[in-house]
Amino acid sequence: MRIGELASRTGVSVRSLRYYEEQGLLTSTRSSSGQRHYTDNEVERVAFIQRLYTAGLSSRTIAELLPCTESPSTENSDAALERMAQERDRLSAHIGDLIRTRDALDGLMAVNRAHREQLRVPLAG
Amino acid sequence: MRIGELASRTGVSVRSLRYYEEQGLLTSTRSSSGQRHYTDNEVERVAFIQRLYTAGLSSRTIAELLPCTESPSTENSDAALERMAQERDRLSAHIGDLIRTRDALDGLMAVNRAHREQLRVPLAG
DNA sequence: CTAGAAGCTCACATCAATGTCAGAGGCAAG
DNA sequence: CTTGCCTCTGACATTGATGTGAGCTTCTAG
Repeated sequence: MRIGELASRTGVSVRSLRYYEEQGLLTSTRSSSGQRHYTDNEVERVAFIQRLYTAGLSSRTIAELLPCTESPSTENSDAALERMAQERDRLSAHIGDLIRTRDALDGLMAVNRAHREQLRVPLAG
Repeated sequence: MRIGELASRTGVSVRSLRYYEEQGLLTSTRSSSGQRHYTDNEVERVAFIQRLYTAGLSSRTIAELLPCTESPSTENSDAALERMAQERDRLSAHIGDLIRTRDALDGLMAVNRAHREQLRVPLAG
C-alpha cells in the first residue's frame, strides 16, 4: 500500500509517517518513481510505535528498541534487551507516579465535596 | 523566602517558577523593590504542580484545577470539580494504556529471551 | 562602601513531533 | 491527453516548558 492508505489505516498523518521513517522507526520500499510502499506488517508496527509514543518514549529510544521486533536476537539484542528492561522500569515508575497523582486528585475532590456538604448542611439543618 | 530558595527547596529552576507565576499557577508577594517572596506553603504547592506536570497536565489545565486547593468551594468549584473528574478519568485511561504498553514490552522481552534460549540450546545440546 | 551573589524584565533559543505550504512529478479515470 | 488526487522533497511554523544571555537593580557580607 502507499503512504496515504497506511495513514488512514493507522490514523497517523502522512507527515508523521515520513518523520518516523526519517527517524529510523519505519522502513519502506520505494517504487521506481520514488513512492513509498508498505506491507500489512507496517500497520501493526505503526500501531506499536504509537503505543510507545504515548508511553512517553522518544523517537530515539523507540528506534533503539524496535529493531528487535523485526529480527529478534540479532547481535545488538543484548543492548536492546537491557534498554527495554530500563524503559520498562521507567514506565513502571511513571505508572506508580501517576497512580499517586490520581490519588492526590481523588483526595482533592473529596475535600471539595466535603466542603460543599458543609455549606449545604447549615441550609438543610 | 525569595525565589532562589524556593527553587533550591523544590528542585525547580528559577526560570520555571517565574513561568509558573506567569501562567497563573503560583503567586508571590512582591517586596517594595519588586522581588518575589514566598511562604512555606508555596513549597508544597510547587511540588503539587510538578506532580500534575509529570501526569501530563498542561499549565492551562493545572491553572483551572489549582485554585480549589487554595480556597475550596468558591463559586467556580462546580466547574473545577467537573474538570478534576475529567482529568482523573483521563489519567486513569492513560494509566491503563501505560500498563498495556508495559505488558507489550514484557511480551517483547520474553520473545527475545526465548529466542536467545533457542540459540543457546543447540550449542549446549 | 564595595564586590559579588541574586533578582528583575525582556527577548531570543531549544527540542520534538507535527502542521503546512510550495513546487514538481506520478498515476488512474474520463 | 487532461484533470484531479496522491506523492515527493524541502523548508518554515507551531506549541510548551525551559535554557540562556543582556542590561540593570537589589541585597548581603566583608
